[in-house]
Amino acid sequence: MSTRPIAARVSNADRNLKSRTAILAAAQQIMREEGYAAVSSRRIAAQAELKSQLVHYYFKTMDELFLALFHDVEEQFFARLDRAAASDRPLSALWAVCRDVHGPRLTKEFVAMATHHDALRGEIARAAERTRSVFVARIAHALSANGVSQDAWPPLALAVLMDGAGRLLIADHTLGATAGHAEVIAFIERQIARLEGGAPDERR
Amino acid sequence: MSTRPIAARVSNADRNLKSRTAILAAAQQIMREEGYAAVSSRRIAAQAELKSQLVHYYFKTMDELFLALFHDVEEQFFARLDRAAASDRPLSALWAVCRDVHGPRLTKEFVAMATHHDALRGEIARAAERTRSVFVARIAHALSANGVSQDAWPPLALAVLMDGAGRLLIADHTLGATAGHAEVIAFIERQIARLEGGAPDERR
DNA sequence: GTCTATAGGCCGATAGAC
DNA sequence: GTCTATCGGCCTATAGAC
Repeated sequence: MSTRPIAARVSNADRNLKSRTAILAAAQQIMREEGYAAVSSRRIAAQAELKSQLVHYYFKTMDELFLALFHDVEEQFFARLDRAAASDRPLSALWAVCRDVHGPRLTKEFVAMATHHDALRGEIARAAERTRSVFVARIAHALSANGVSQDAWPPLALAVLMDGAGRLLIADHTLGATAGHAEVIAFIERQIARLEGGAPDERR
Repeated sequence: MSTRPIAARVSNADRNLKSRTAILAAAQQIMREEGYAAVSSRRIAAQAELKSQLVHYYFKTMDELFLALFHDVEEQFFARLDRAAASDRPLSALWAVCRDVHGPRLTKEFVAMATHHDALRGEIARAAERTRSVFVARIAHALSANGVSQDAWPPLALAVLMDGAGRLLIADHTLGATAGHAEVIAFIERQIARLEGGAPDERR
């Protein structure tokens, strides 16, 4: 028998994390497949095979649940982003993150929610700025390593172009419109290769 | 008194277009301010100061209403886009359309809906492709007028970069994050000026 | 074309037993 | 921590009077 004080063992670790995790996983799946409007305590319960009241036990309000879900997703995303930024070819790796179809589908829902959901808006803005700064740092580094003028090619602008293009391609893909994608991807990857592939030639 | 056959005057023009218009206008405003999930027949009725049942008179189902609203918005958008494409400096004008804060807020909601709303998805995909083709045509024209290689700078890729950047800037703006925007905008407008404004001195 | 009335459903959230 | 029971609210949609 443990000699630790009961309070320490019980505080909030007494919670059945399996249920909490199942609730968040179910919420994420519903949001991904049917949009944020479809996420309700009852739908979550059905998905996770538990009672809807349990959702309210773990999350006092639905707003609280959405915030918790966002933090969950955010954490995974930044772990991935930081891994990409630390790779041998950070621009290629970051571009791969941009192009991944799974992340942004949720992001899109959260951004749509943010318009009219104050608490979420602040969190998302913070995450967006942090993401941007990771891109800017790696792009700036790649540019200076290749002797490219940052006045002519501001890293911030390139970061926005890269991220924006990625999101747009994914939005198209979701809609079922993939015409011309290969051409666009080839163009962007050609620019990245110039910076990372080792050929330090001037652009344009 | 008109001599036209009654049927022609009555067919479906007998409808009180004022109510129909008011319903769509109210729906648009709610969608803009509170997201698609907030658009209900009752909320529309309250906003437009009429009875919720009237909404069902004009639109048999809510899906039908959303489709009608999309077509409405789409029509206005393309009128504007075509006007921009026909202007003296089409790239500048198209970029202004990209940067406009009002259009995309609705677009974002529709795109979010599209994920799980089949009928809407097809319509939005069609509109997205049409938009893209307008951009590509003007960019290709500007490039060839300036003797820029379309192999090195594929119009399709530039269209995606331009549109994507515009949407991302607006998304940021909605979130309240505008840091660095001026720099990004300056960069993009510098590229456009090279193609349209001519060199520093040349002003066509 | 607009109204009243109403059916039938899913929602968030709470109270209280165990 | 999980359950049963339940309240009050907003939703889509229809029927039928005028």
